[in-house]
Amino acid sequence: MQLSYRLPLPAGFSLRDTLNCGQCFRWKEDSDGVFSGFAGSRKAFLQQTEDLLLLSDPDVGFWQSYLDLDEEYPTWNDSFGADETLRAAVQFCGGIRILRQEPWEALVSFIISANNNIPRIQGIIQRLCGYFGEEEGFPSAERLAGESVESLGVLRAGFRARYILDAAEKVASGQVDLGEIAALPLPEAEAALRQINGVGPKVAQCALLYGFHRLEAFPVDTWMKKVLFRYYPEGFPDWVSPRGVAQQYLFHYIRHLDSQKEG
DNA sequence: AACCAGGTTGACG
DNA sequence: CGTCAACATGGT
Repeated sequence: MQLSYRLPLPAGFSLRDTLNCGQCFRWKEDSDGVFSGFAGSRKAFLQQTEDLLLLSDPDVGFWQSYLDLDEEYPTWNDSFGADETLRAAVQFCGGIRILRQEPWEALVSFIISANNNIPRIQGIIQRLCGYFGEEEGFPSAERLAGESVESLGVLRAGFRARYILDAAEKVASGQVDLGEIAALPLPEAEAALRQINGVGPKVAQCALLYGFHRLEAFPVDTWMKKVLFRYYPEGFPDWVSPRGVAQQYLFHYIRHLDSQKEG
């Protein structure tokens, strides 16, 4: 593995927080701070040194987009500062960027996330790619649509196996058209995704935020419920935008606070 | 041994 | 409309 290529990074960006904040499940960090993993079916090694990204893949343009380096996070982060809790979250992890993951991969990943924990989600996805993907890439809907609940048993995904299969069948058949969903207003996009068994409001919002880069999508999971109950009893402020980015900061922040045992 | 994990479903009031 | 157990699996 050689990190022969480089990409200049905007101030404040954090590769570690971006890849470890729970929005993706296929990156692993070794003891030297080198991340190895996949974006879709593209494998790479990444490492951040100050304001530079070192990478093993010559297609730096792809990674510039994947890591969302061209968006206006510094401006957004400043605006978030008007809220006390968000200001603390930005201070803690304002270097996170919302990855431009593939819609299908994000959809399946968050179907798997339901009532599950992150280490096990990672394991199931690893097996999914290892058993059914080409070169360990993420398997297509068409590929998975040819499987059965029984043959998906190797994933040890539990009750989610039939959800994965249902998603594969509906996407492969075109009943759920991911390309079409990308252009729909948020509520209609959510409704379209929820035709799939195992896709409720939270999973749909995750797919839209992480897979379709819809930065106004706002997934509310157990952690975000905690945040909303504790810091926003009057409701989450309407002026916050993009809400999905704020959500990601708050999610990572509250998990950190919880791991500190106090707060 | 219970309880929990980036929820969703179907049943029941 | 709201509540609630069940759902597979693996880790405390």
